[in-house]
Amino acid sequence: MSDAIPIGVLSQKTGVKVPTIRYYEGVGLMPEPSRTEANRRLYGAEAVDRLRFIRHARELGFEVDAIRQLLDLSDEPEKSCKAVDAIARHHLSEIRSRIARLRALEREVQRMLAECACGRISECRVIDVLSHKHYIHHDK
Amino acid sequence: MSDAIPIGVLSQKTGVKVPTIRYYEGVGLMPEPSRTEANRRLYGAEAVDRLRFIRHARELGFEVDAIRQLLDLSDEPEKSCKAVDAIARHHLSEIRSRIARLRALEREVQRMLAECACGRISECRVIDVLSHKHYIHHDK
DNA sequence: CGTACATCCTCTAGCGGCTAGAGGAGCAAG
DNA sequence: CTTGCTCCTCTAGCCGCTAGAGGATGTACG
Repeated sequence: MSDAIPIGVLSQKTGVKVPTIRYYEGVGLMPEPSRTEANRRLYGAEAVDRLRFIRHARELGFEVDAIRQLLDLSDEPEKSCKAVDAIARHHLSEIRSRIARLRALEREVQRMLAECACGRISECRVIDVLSHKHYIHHDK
Repeated sequence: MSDAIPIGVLSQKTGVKVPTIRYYEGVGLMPEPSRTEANRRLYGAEAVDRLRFIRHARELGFEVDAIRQLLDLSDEPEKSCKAVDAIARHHLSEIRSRIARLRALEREVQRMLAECACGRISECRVIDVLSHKHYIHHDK
């Protein structure tokens, strides 16, 4: 097994920056790798897979804590994947509520802008709305 | 002018928590107020207006830096409100790109979930996608 | 063999926008 | 006078990194 690679190569193979890899190690997403005599990290092929998994999950917006759980679950292939499903479903509903919130903001900012005739600041609807905010929508 | 109020009352009137008011002072959104002999902050009516303005803008998702600019602009009522408009428009496009990004995530997570037959983890599509991620959409 | 430059190491601090808590002073009511 | 509230300042923590200091090691070339 001469597949031992240093952190820089792992970084290139996975698209995860070197300090980020070390950060993941610090927060327990990546296990502590073996070291050379000169104290440099040496990774094997499993590290590449694991780190790619982490990157994909991060790209999909999963939090570090959720990823930890997903990684733990993926180490038990015989178990039911209900727990995995639950994590993903929870994440999906988080995404949806963030979208809903942003859409409410979008509507309000858009309305504010639409009403502004763009004359002087003293007549500006944007400033006016921010000053007085007659209508307030609170989602949830 | 016996309208001088302490920070707790200002907090109640505006719905902004006391530490947050002090934070806003620290980052220059709120000016340093006068003090009592015992070194306690004393606010006037302008502070209430200004803090409400800040709260409304924060509720609409404006960043502290943008709010600083909006506040500066609102102090010059004779000027054109084009700059105000530009800030709001920029913010709107930020909101929209965040929505777009989240919707892309929503679609991917949703698809992942839809494909999972929810059997064993070894066959789980969620874990599989995260491990291999065949399809990658990068929106800008 | 030296020397330049890349890569690695650890450690600390910063981003935004707060929030929480320590540890203390002051003030109003019973 | 003591209880309990508000207020003060200061520091540290949240998330998920990112940047930089300051140093050791590795590699390539003359």
